Amino acid sequence: MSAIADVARLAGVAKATASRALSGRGYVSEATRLRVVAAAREIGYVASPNAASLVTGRTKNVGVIIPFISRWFFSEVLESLEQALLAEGYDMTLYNLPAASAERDSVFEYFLARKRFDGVISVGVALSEAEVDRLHRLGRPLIGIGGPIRDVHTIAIDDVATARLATEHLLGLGHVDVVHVGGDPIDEMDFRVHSQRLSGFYSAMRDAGRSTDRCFYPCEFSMPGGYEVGLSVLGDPRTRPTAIFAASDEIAIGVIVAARELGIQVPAELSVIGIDGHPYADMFRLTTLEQHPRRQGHLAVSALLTELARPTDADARPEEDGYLTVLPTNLVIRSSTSGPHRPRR
Amino acid sequence: MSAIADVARLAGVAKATASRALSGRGYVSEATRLRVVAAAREIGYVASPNAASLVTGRTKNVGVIIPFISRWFFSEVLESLEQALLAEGYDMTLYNLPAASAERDSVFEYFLARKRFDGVISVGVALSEAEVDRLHRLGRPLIGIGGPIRDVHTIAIDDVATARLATEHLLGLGHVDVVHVGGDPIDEMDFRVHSQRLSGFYSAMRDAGRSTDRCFYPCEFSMPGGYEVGLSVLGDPRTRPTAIFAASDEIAIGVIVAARELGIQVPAELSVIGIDGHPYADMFRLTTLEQHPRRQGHLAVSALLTELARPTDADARPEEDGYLTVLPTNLVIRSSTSGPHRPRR
DNA sequence: CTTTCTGCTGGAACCGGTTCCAGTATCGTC
DNA sequence: GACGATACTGGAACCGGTTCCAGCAGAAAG
Repeated sequence: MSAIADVARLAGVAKATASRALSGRGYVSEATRLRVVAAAREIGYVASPNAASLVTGRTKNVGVIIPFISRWFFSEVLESLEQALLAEGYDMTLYNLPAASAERDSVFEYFLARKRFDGVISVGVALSEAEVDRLHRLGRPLIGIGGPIRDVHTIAIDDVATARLATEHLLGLGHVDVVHVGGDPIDEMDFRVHSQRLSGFYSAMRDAGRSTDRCFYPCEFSMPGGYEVGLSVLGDPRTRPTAIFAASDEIAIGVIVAARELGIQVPAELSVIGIDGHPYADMFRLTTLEQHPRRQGHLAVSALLTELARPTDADARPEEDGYLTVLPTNLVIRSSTSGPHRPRR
Repeated sequence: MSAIADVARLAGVAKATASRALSGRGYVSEATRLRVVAAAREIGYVASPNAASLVTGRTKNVGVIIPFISRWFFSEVLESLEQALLAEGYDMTLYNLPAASAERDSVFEYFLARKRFDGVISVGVALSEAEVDRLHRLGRPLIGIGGPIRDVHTIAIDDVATARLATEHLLGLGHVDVVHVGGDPIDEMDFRVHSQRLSGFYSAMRDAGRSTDRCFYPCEFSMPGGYEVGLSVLGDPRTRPTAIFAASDEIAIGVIVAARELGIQVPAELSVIGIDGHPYADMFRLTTLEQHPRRQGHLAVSALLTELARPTDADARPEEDGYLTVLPTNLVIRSSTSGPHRPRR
């Protein structure tokens, strides 16, 4: 284990000088700098980050808390976060936050309390008031992705508006019996995603003068979830809707698979639209509103770096503005949507 | 920032005593222990892990290197690793290792060299000889998942045997024209997964006396990949096989979707089998060989903990045995496979 | 020729814990 | 009553860096 003292000895300088030479802070003559660097290379010296962060207080590490890893949106965000942080010399500690449980508490009380990071990025976690307080008390910059957190700069899409857009696309094609299949607001998995997409749907329907009775079917937020509900919603030809707005592409694809199994032509007999921009969308020719998780990840990292560069906490934040960065979604029309072909009563 | 010195002062003891009381190592009377704990709680003391690991050398952190995050197998493993580590009081630093590139080198030279972890788990990474050396030189325990690494305890399934089993299932049903759709061994993504599953297939075919000409179709290792190849392999009725062994469930599902679009009945006209135990398998009624990524993750963690508990590195390892833990896969028969119903020439 | 500034270097303190070692009190044993 | 073992406590060294401060050149300014 070579320490900086060894490097200093080999280079014939003091520890202080060696430290300055290697970190690049403070005065060091070019000649000695080269000597120190050479010595360091010779013995394969790598600075101990523990010792450094003990005195500087910065760890070059970012904590990420996230409720799921294996779902598309989350794994995409995670990958982009990791890339962006790596490029900036930060490594990433991952905290997979389960629903309310002893493990969840331990993340807050034990792991996060250790403060082994310079900042935290919270991805789509539904935080309780107490949890938000705890995060703030850590005294570290905090950035959110996927839904607003009190007093935290958050990167997100506008779920209400996006759901509204999706619904309006179907209504604009002339559909009357439009149905929404999505996550149940009761067991809100992360943010207000379920309820917000639902409310965007409802408001678009109301604005178009449509009834909102019996047109929401909750399902598990996955492809099998959409499939299952799809089978039951589409099973009865008499009550079958002509268009379905699914809260996610995976749900939408589940619905399409169900429709195909039931012999229902998409889009001739049924239009389906989703939200996400999932890589499978193309293969199922799914019309969707693309959000861009990787872009959200990159933005979150640069927002965090900005906060980290801010000289002191006491420094007034720039006018509370820019606190919610809303990213646009874009409509990609494929052939899962068209006007209703069946005559309606 | 409350330090242990503050706790000691408040409890009226020395730093040393406070440390012993809180860590539970060494003699402390019950009375003072309680006093110290109370004092610590009062001022909300949390030990600085940096300071602790500076002197003890252990970080209570485990590094995980992984080539993908968003693919099913990897995200499942990751989730299980995180859970298991958390339960043991370890947090997890994630290094998403891209294919050979400057970023990849930086992970080894910069991030891993910092040694901010007690051990490393490598998940399905194809490591070069030089990289394996570098990992060993870190002087930290190393566990592999998904493929053998030189001198490293690895948890894996037997890809050759599993592929053989899948193929034999199809052959056993009486299929003659059996085809394998899988990853291209040329751009091996992680371990020898592609080539091993291919060779298991070939050997089963040869053992059954079947020709192995023109019966392997490489594709991207994903559902769209399987779909695309499925369309082309199944497109021509004259050359269409009666059974397909797909290297993964996602590929298999892609093939099934392609078959359905082409109006080919599964399993009446085409049997399909996959490998994985993907959550979508049920909904597509896919026969598959289940591997259990979560179990692999848990085993890797306990193997790592065992290594960490080993007193010294100099200590002889237990006879090199148990160095490869091979996990069984189990056949789950659903209705994507059956005997060939079409008369054969 | 002094004074001041700038560039550079080394000694020492410090970050916040852990652990070694010495010292004391209590207890059981011969 | 002497002795050793056992339970407990505090002082001090230490882990491996960073940073403050003082000191000392040599150059520029007065």
